Amino acid sequence: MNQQEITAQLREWGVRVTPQRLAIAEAVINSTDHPSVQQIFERVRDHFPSMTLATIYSTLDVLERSGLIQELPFPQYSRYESNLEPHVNLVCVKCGNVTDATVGQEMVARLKSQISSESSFQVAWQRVDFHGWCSTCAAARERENLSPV
Amino acid sequence: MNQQEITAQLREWGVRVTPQRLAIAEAVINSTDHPSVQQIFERVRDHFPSMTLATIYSTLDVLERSGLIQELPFPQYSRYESNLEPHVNLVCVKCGNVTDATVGQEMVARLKSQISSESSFQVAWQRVDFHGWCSTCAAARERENLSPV
DNA sequence: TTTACTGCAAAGGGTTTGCATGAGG
DNA sequence: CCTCATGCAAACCCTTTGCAGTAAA
Repeated sequence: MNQQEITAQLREWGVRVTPQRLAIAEAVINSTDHPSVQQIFERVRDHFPSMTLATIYSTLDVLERSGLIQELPFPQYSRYESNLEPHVNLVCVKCGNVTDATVGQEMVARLKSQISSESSFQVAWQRVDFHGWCSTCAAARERENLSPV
Repeated sequence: MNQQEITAQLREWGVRVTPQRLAIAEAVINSTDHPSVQQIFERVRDHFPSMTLATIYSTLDVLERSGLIQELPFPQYSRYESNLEPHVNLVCVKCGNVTDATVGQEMVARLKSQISSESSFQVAWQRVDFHGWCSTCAAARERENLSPV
């Protein structure tokens, strides 16, 4: 998603398009690592040294209500998601990294259809997280088990 | 799950079994509404008037590490889940109620199998939330749309 | 008896709010 | 030009921590 599309989406919701908002939106939308508020802050600070966290929070709120991103609450702080299509997030319990799974999209979409058709709940959006060990941390754990200290 | 099973599970993890812990565990496990810390506090306070939130937080931490419950972070505060089997949570964006869906368990289980077999991620547990309007709030919204103020 | 838990109070830290200045439309 | 957004600081509130007394095993 480029600046023009983001601008159009924001205008549609009647909110002003500022350079700060565009920078924050791009930082989230053009990322795949589900960044936290702090991470977004650090990535935008280069271009806007005077920006504060209050602007980040305010803008993320606008972006969510404009349908561009979704907040993903985690125990310590929230992360932000730009992939609103049905998919699976893989959350590593060791390193904390969050990635989109490359498989499972179709089944999540079918699950969404099932909930919509077989229950009286009107689905708007979904969050599917699988928690466990990413390949890197799983390999490290394997080594520790083979050669304990 | 009754007190004896909870006691056995806690002993297995080498933690002491106190009346407070049993009461908190039962308040979460024998509930279906995914209670918050405050709600658990209110439900246990009748039997333990001197209990403080610190004990609730400490005990929920123990229960989670003992594999009895799971924390579900939400934007304002966490809720707690006792159904660790693959299933779908329905989160109402209007009233905030969280319920377990009566359908979709099998598909979540199949999704879990797919992730385990077709990716290098080692799944430990999952959280599947569908956000939208529960039947009550959907009906209310329908009425508002038909007869706007 | 030993060790860990409870209860109380204070601190911590991510998030929100109020307000004056400044910029978008 | 009017309204809304930004930036700064302070407040908020959920959660965590430290410690003395107390109960589990």
